[in-house]
Amino acid sequence: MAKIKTENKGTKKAVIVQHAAMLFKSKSYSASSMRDLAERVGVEAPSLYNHIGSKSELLQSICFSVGNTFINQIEQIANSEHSIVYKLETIIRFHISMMAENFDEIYVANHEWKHLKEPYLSDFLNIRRNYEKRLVQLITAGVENKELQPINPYVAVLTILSAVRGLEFWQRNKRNISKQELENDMLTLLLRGIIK
Amino acid sequence: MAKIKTENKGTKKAVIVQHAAMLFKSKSYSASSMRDLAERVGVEAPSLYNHIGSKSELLQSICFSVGNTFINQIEQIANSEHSIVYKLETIIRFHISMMAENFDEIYVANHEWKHLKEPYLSDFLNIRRNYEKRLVQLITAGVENKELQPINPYVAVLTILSAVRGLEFWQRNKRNISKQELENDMLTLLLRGIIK
DNA sequence: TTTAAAAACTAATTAGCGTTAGTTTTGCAG
DNA sequence: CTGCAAAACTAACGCTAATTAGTTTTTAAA
Repeated sequence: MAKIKTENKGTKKAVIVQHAAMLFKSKSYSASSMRDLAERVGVEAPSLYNHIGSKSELLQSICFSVGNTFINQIEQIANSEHSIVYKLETIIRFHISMMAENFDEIYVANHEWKHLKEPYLSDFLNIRRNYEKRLVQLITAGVENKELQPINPYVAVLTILSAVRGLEFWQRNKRNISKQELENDMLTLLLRGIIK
Repeated sequence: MAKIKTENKGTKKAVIVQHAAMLFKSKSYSASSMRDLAERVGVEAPSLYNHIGSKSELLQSICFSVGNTFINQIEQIANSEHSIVYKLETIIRFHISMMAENFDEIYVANHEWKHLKEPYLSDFLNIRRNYEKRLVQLITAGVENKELQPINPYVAVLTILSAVRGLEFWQRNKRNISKQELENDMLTLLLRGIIK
């Protein structure tokens, strides 16, 4: 069968990981077989092992790539000099952009991390907790300086993160709503509420 | 091994379904084996088949039980005579209560419906679409009569449904936040926004 | 054109899966 | 107590999984 086609500068492992993300998204990690993946890549299953170590290594690559991207972004914005509301808005916009441009990997990181093996499972959960903690700090600061309403910061974080995760649904209806409209409406809803 | 213990009035199938919901939640449907389930129920795997038809029938029971519960509730509230805001508030409170009291089944219905087989998969998706449609109608009516801000109703529905789904996280931190506080904060956030 | 590494292939191993068949045990109605 | 249906058991079947071993083909530099 044909060789694995690599894009410019991309390693063959990267090609496999990208296909794995699509596959795991559509069938879930456990229900996806290496034979499924091989077929998508255009190769026999054992050939994959010339480029990767194991099935679970694929999941690790996906989850940590996503996790690190978000951690880097929030560190950068948290250390900047802006109002809390502006920072929140920037973070929400970043989530929306990532959802639009790296949907498969984000979906898998959000839904399939459970199947990571130790110690990767614990590492991943630490990254998540860390991210949530930074968001809580941000909102706590906003409540204290009266930029934000006096609500429980943990509830606010949970609600915002869940709302942006819900953009999964949007992916299926991309044609109906533009990214611009979506960003504006979601920011209105989360920041200013639905009641006039 | 011992017989399956049934609570008052519960069938043995119901006991198995409840254990299946807990198992599927913690390990996902595909990664759960009938031997895992049997162990939790306290019986050998083949004995389960005296009470159920198949593994996928368990998933069907869980998904449709949850789906029908929500459809019934929204029909009831939609046909009542209240303001749109009151109806929305009632629906959100219902989601929070369900999340508190039937967490395992809701989690499985939300995350594992993909593994339903046809025609159940299509039936389930129809129920979901129907529910979303009714919510969109409600919000559209609210925008028209000026109770709500002029945002895209589909985005609002998507955001609200995602936010209540995010209560999964709350389940792990029940001790930190009371249901009462959670309800109030989440309603504030979704209906009135985070900005003071 | 030779050669050696990279990367494909086929074949096979080991393990676990859902489920069925056939048999034994349990518990209640008579 | 007896008998019969319900529900448990053990054993096994047919599949499919991830992965390994061993071999051949491809690629590209010398």
